Amino acid sequence: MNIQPASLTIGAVAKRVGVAIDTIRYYEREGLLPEPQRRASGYRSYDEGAIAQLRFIRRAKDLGFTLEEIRELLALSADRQRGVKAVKRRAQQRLAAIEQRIVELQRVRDGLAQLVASCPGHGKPEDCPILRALADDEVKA
Amino acid sequence: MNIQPASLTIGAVAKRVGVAIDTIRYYEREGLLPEPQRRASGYRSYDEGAIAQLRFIRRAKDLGFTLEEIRELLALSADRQRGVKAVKRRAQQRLAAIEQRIVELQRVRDGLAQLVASCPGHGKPEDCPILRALADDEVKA
DNA sequence: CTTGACCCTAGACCTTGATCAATGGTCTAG
DNA sequence: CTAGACCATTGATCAAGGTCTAGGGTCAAG
Repeated sequence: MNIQPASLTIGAVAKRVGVAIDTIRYYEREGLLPEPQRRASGYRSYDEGAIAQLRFIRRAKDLGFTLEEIRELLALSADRQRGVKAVKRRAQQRLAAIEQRIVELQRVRDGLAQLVASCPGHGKPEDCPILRALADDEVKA
Repeated sequence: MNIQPASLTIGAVAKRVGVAIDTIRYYEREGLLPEPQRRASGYRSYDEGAIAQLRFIRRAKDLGFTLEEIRELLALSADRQRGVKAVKRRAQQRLAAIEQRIVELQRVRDGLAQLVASCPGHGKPEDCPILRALADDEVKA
C-alpha cells in the first residue's frame, strides 16, 4: 500500500489523465477540483485522489454531463446520506435527456434521408427536393 | 398575384418567421441574408423573398447545418449548373454526421441506462454503481 | 405636436469549455 | 552555474450563434 501522498506535478497529472495542464487549472478555478497542496515554490502538488477525481470528471463529461452537473455530482457523491439517491436521480434525468435527443436526431435523420433519396443529384435547382424543402414557399421566378 | 415588393419592416419579418430582430441583422452581417433595400429613413425594407430565405436558413439550422454550411448551401442553390449535385453531396454528409452522432448517443445511453438500472438508489456512496463507474479506481478510504 | 412603438449603428457582452500569451520564478541534468 | 524544461499568475482569446446597450432618429395614432 502506498501511503505517501505521492506529490505529482500538474504536468504529470495532465499526462496520466490525458488532459491539458490548462484544463486542470481551469477545473480548479471552476470548483471541480479542490485546491491542491503547494510546494514551497508554489507548485501544485497532487496525489492519486486528484487523478481519480479528474478521471471522474472526464468520464462524466463523456456521458454528456455538463461541468455544472458534474460539480453537483461531485457534491452529491460526498453526501453519505442522500448522495446516492440524488445521484441516481441526476443520472436518470441525464438518461432521459439523451433519449430525447436521440429521438429528435432520428426525426431529423429520417427527414433528411428522405430528401436525399428523392434528389436525383442533377437538374435544375427548382427541381431539387432538398432545396425545395428548405425554401418551401420561396417565390417562384 | 401580389407583384409589389411588399416592403416589410425588420420587425414584421422577425415576427412572421419567429426570430429576433437582432438575429436578422446578424445573419445579414454574416452574409446569410442579402442587404435589403432601405427606405429614405434608413429602415430596412424586405420582400417575401427575404422571408423565404430566412425560413430556409432556419430550416437548415434545424437540420443541424452550421451557419457556415448554410452559407454554402445558399451559394450552391444559386448555381444552376452544379448546384444540385453539390447540395445533395452536402446533405449526404450531414446525414452521415447525424447518423454517427446517433450511434454515439446510443452508446452513451446504453452505458448510462445500465448504471441507472443497477443502482439501488440508496446506501453508501461506495456501493453506488454510478459513482463507482465514474470514480472507478478512486482511492478507497 | 406629442407619445410610444419602432428602427438605426457600433460595439460590448453572453455561454461553454477551454486554450493561449506574457512575464517571470523553479527545478534538474550536465 | 547554466540551459532547458516546467510551473506560476493574470488576463485575453477562441468558436458559435447570437443578445444587449447606448445614444439617437422615425413613424403612426390621437
